[in-house]
Amino acid sequence: MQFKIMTVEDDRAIREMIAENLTKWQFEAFTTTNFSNVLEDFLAEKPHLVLLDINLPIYDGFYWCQKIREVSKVPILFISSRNNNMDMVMAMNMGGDDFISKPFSIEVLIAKINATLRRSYDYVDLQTDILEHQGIILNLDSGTLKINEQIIDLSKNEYKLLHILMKNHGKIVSRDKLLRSLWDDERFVDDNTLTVNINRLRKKFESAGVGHFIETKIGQGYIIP
Amino acid sequence: MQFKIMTVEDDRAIREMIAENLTKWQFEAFTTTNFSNVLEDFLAEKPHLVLLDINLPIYDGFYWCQKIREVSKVPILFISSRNNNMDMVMAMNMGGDDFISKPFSIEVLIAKINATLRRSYDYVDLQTDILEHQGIILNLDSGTLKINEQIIDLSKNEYKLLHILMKNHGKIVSRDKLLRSLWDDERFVDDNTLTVNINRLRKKFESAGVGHFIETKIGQGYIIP
DNA sequence: AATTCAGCTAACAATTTTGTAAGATACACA
DNA sequence: TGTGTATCTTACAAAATTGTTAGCTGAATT
Repeated sequence: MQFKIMTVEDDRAIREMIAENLTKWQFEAFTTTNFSNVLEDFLAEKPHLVLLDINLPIYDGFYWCQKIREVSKVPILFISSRNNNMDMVMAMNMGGDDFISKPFSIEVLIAKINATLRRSYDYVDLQTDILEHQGIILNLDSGTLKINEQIIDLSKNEYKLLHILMKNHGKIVSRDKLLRSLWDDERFVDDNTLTVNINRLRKKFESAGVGHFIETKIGQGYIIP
Repeated sequence: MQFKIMTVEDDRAIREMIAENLTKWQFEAFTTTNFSNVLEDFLAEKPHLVLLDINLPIYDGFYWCQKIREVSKVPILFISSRNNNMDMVMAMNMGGDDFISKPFSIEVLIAKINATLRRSYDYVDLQTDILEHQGIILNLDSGTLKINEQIIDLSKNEYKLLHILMKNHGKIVSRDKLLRSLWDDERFVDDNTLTVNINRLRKKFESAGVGHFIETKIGQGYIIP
């Protein structure tokens, strides 16, 4: 099931960041900047969930929450600029379903959205799980890789390696950790087997036109910067 | 990273339910029922996160939160029996990191725990992603299956099939949907190929001593009830 | 600059995975 | 109950994955 999410947020940078990430996570995202009549856009688009900033020009988020509640039980997730406890209580009393304070990480936002959707709709066909970094999308459902619209099939070893490295992007992952993650302690594999598997993974990236995704840190391990 | 979580909750059923689920989600769980000295157990175990019920015998959750705060900055997630806004504000003022009201879904609890851990510890090595149903655990990271402590390796097709069926447990998934999920439209595969792959998956369950996990609904598809 | 060692690459064989064919069952409906 | 169709099972060959070996490359250290 494809959920449609409406974002009401006046800070353009945040608005665009949210929309971009929602799309990335396979939601249908749309934003409104018609702050004098949010309800109009809501009724026109009928989203499955509303992300509502509290600080808005003209009327505030609480006002629009009330307006929406008059016509719909759609789940509403409030976004607050400051970590204000009164806001949080207010938001909940208003009929808000959850509350997130800026600054927030996209992972937390997505987790909250998924949790709220799961609670509000009886849906079992969960969102596609993905891991994204620099335009490279790892699909956890199918174990495939998407690089500028090309779908690349990964073997199980390749998938496991990339999964670990992408989860830890920005940090060096030691060869030892990778070895222990892919092969049980009991099972003895040659140290070079890891190198070969990294090599195979890199070749797939190269064949898709991506040069240096996985970097070697000699003596330390590998990193996706 | 393996996080240790301490649960302080007087309702035995809830306490055990939480502990069981924490373990399932790869946390190290321990509970205390020493309500006259929660701090003692806290100091002995040094957990990474505390789940603290507000209504407790002898002293309440707020008291223990203060006691813990005197010695530690460990993240504390409050559990409230009633959806009481004052409790929520109080909890936050006390130095609580998050707040969840009963009844809560395990998914939400886990999401909140993960979000809090992510905020509190600079860890990028996220929790293992799993899908669980009736004691059968599908590890999304490694593409393996865990059936009463046995680890069973799945091939890529077997993993994809099981993943879809487990995501949709309780619902019938049509053969057509499975076919389209596993094989691109362009790629023509025999209709029986799906049957064979289901058969192979079932054999792995049987070899682990599980009889009827995937049921056939003739003319409709397959279902994990 | 020479040396050393960590990591890279290519080639090979063993193993596993995969799709298909062919015949066997079992269910649904007349 | 009989018939047709959907699903199951087994066996087989093709294809992909995997671990190892052996030799190569390139960075770090002296």
